[in-house]
Amino acid sequence: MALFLSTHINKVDKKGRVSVPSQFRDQLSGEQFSGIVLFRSNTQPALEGFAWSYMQEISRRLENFDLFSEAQDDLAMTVFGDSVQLAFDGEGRVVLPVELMEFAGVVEKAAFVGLGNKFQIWDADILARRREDARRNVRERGLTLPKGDAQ
Amino acid sequence: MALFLSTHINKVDKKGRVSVPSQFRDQLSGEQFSGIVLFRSNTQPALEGFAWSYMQEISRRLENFDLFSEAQDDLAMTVFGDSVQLAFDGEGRVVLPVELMEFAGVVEKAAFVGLGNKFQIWDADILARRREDARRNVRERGLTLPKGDAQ
DNA sequence: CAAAAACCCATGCTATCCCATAAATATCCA
DNA sequence: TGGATATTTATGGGATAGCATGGGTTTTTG
Repeated sequence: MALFLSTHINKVDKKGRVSVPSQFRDQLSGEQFSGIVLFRSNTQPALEGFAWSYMQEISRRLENFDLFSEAQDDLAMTVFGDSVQLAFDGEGRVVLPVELMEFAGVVEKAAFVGLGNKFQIWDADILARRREDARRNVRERGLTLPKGDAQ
Repeated sequence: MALFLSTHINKVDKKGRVSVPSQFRDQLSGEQFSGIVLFRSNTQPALEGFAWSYMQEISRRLENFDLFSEAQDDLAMTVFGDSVQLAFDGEGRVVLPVELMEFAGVVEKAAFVGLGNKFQIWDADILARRREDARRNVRERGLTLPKGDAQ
């Protein structure tokens, strides 16, 4: 199982290519499909990234729904129909489709954020501001983690 | 097992031919039958697309019904009786039968939507609306995948 | 024999491949 | 340990192959 950690910022060239961080690529080395799967985040201006095998796992879970059921179709349509698979080139890059770049507001620098078994791609500037806001909120409101809470 | 991802929009020429997306063809490369199986959706103005081998899985699932039951006969009738197998030509295209094109309202642009182990073919314009519905359904009904969420 | 289906070839576009360079990191050896 | 050398990354750009598309020609088949 892949484990994505840390944040890496890489440049997007004029062809829309961007290097996937080598640490991430190492995590994906055993995959049948040499590349990544992306789709739009439902909650943030960012892209969600997965390993091909993770999509197989999701597909397997969908098998638990009745074939042709409305629930299965709705889920599959939003999860699979909205995704894109991007293969690595010889140098470990992928080309980001323009629609996805626009969705996430990616201009020049793409930030790869490791989140365990998935990762996110942000525009580097947007992410920096987002993090600043989060920090300020925590400070100003004195947010802390309740003891004993898993969250 | 084939895994169909993403949405590809291809043009239908005046002979009724349309290119099956190469990513989909790759998923079908191991099949005995070099082509796809199509039939009308029971619930939507769309065509259901499968790999030849997956029809066996559908057959297996039909076994769960009582033999000779009305429900089994009805399903078998709409799935197997209504299905067509379309072979690829040398360029990876299939010819969409006019009845199926009319059923799905396909005019000029056919949208191939990957849904995991199956895919659907929509008229590109109609699909845009359907996608809105699917998103809303997932959101309002709080649909998630069993044992952990894909998000 | 006629209509339709399958087959074959041509083309523009785009994605992919391939090579080159620079920067960063790692490795080696005195 | 420090400095020199090798290796891996990230990046850039030109060449190439594959894909989607179109149209013609042959081969079925009713």
